[in-house]
Amino acid sequence: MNIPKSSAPTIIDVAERAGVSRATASRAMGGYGRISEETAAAVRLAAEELGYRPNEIARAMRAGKTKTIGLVIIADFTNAFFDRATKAIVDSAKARGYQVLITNTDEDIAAERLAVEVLLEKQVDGLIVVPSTAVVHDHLLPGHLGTKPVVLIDRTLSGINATSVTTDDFSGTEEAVRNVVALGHTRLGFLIAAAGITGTTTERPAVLISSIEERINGFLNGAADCGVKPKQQSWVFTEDDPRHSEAAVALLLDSPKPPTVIFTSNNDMALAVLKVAGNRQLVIGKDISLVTIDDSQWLVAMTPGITVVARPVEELGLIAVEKLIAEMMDPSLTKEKIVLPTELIARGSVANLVMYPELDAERNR
Amino acid sequence: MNIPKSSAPTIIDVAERAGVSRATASRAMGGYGRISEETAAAVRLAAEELGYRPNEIARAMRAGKTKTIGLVIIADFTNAFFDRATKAIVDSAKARGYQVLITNTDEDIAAERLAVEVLLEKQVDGLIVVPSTAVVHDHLLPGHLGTKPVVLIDRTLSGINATSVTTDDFSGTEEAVRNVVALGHTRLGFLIAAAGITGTTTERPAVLISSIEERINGFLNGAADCGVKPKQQSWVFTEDDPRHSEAAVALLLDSPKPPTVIFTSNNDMALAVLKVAGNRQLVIGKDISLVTIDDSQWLVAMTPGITVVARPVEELGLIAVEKLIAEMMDPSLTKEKIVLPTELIARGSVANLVMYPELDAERNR
DNA sequence: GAGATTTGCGAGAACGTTCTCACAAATCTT
DNA sequence: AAGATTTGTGAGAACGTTCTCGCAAATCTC
Repeated sequence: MNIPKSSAPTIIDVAERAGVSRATASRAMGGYGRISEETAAAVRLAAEELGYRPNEIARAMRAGKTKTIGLVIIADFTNAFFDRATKAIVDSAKARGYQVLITNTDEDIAAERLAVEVLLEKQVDGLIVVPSTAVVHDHLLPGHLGTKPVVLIDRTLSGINATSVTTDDFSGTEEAVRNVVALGHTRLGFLIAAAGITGTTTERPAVLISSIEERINGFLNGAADCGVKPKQQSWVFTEDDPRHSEAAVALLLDSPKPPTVIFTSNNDMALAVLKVAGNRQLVIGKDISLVTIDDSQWLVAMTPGITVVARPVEELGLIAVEKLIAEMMDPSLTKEKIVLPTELIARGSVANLVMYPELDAERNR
Repeated sequence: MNIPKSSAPTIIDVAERAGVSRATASRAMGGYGRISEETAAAVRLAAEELGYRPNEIARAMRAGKTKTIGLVIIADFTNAFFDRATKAIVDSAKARGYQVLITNTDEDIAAERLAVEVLLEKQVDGLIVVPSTAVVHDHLLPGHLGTKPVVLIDRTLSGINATSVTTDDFSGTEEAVRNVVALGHTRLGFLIAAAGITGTTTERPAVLISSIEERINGFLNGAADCGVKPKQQSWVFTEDDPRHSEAAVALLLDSPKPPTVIFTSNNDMALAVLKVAGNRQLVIGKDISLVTIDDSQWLVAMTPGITVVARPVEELGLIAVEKLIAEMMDPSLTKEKIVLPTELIARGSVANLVMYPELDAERNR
């Protein structure tokens, strides 16, 4: 009887060693049903001695639940959203007894499709998705997902009745515009990374993911409110890639009436501004001002610190997990569109042209 | 017969619809065994019509393999390693047909223990671990892991016969020291984040994780080689936390003979140097020089760019996945200690004191 | 054209759980 | 002390696969 088993001990091995049936051993380990404390102790001892580890796959099979959440996310270039969101989701899920299966789509819809499929085959109990596309695709629709709930984060999709957790980028951007105008800026640039674009263009693409749409609308609304004319605005849309985004920055800076402040739609773009400014010996917060979105430690450590529309990414991840689990428990729950507030954190990257009007070289001509 | 099934269709439903047995349906879907092309087509059609999706949990149960890798990682503050490694591992695993279950330990050994346990219960086929501890713990030993292989990344552990993939931080740091000394620096500071320390101290802790150990030894070796006396070196060990690390930077800068260059053991520390320097109006690359480890887009976008010992994190993740899968296939494979080369990327954050000796205020007194 | 081989398919077991049910023994009723 | 209840236990099914057999029909051999 002391032939060492080659494979991991099962509940049957535990039962045999404790001299009870499979059912009793299971009851002892699971702590349910009627069982005497005496036998329960004996079973626990046997399990301990054997180094028994319950097989969650078998459990999942029986229960029809895996206690696993699938995460479909975009690992972007600077990872400003990816890393914080991933960590928040993993930690929140763990706190609720769930594990996270993670897949990266690199903003590719085919990869996203496949990822959803694989995750579903792996029987995840629910999905958290950063949709990489602006228009609805069937792979996220109930018909395809069966009974598995999905929570969208960072971006919404119209035409789908799913819970989403996003941030109020409209108000965030609007507030940033107001703030900048109050500091005396009159010529505003906006550098936008958009999927599906090749190279660089000043034409607004037909479809944009919802969060970018919000930022643009917030910008427009804020500008209109503050009396900034379209002529005083310069727009560039670019592929999210260092070469093109740096070219886009050059485009903004080399225009006849260059903006005094550049808004960037993500931190890849902010990076491009920083690089080009550095190359041209332009000092941030003096020669050129910068406002970006999504805070990070780097943005505060720079000199000057970069003014930013901060989004509560950790909270967003936490809420996504909570809502998803709630929907797993009760599929009849009404789907919500949750929008979290952003916060403008003013640092030194926006020049005060009211106090130092001489910084606006253009206006002084 | 057209009562819509409430739960997802199984292979049995497919078999019924195609009018064949379970076994035949399975053969058709799996593409193995003897089966006529005719029936195979009929089964595929039935599966298609039903929207059949194979249940990987059931498959895993039967096969004893889940095609899943468990990742136990540390989501650090700046995430300089976490995000790149995670992405690389997830992508590499996907390319090989594996999914990744991810857990975060926050550098806590108890959390790591639990994470390993949970992952093992979920029947992952193997583990990739960033060990959060410097001394071996039994939870990573074969006795505890059973037949499941583990690959250590970023850090090694002595006393354990496991494959590890790390970087040559010894040579990397040594090279950085040489480079800095060649630029005329004679007083070198080293700011080190170490787990288990409370607050700030100049005493070297008894145990340090291997990568930090390497960096320290590389520094010492380089310094000795270049004739930099211990008196010309200042060391601070600190808790990895903004408050303490900033205090540690102050400690370095306020010493009677402050270093002209600070080496930092990770990017949280580099951040601390940047912040304190900014607050004190000290210009990086002029008033104080900085060399850190692990490249990131931020480090190149800053002005000046930060000189860095770059580690091939993506390659490290890829190799870890490859080696792990190889060991899953063949458990008798000999365990390797793989050490990848680092690369010194010189940017503008180290002042050239040979060309501009006046920048060393101290020496000029 | 009778035996040997190949081909195609189905029955049933197995993976490791948990849970329902049945049933004997122990304890409680009055 | 006889019936009613409670308590503890085990047998067996089920979850959805895959795979090993066995067997009949079809095809090949000479």
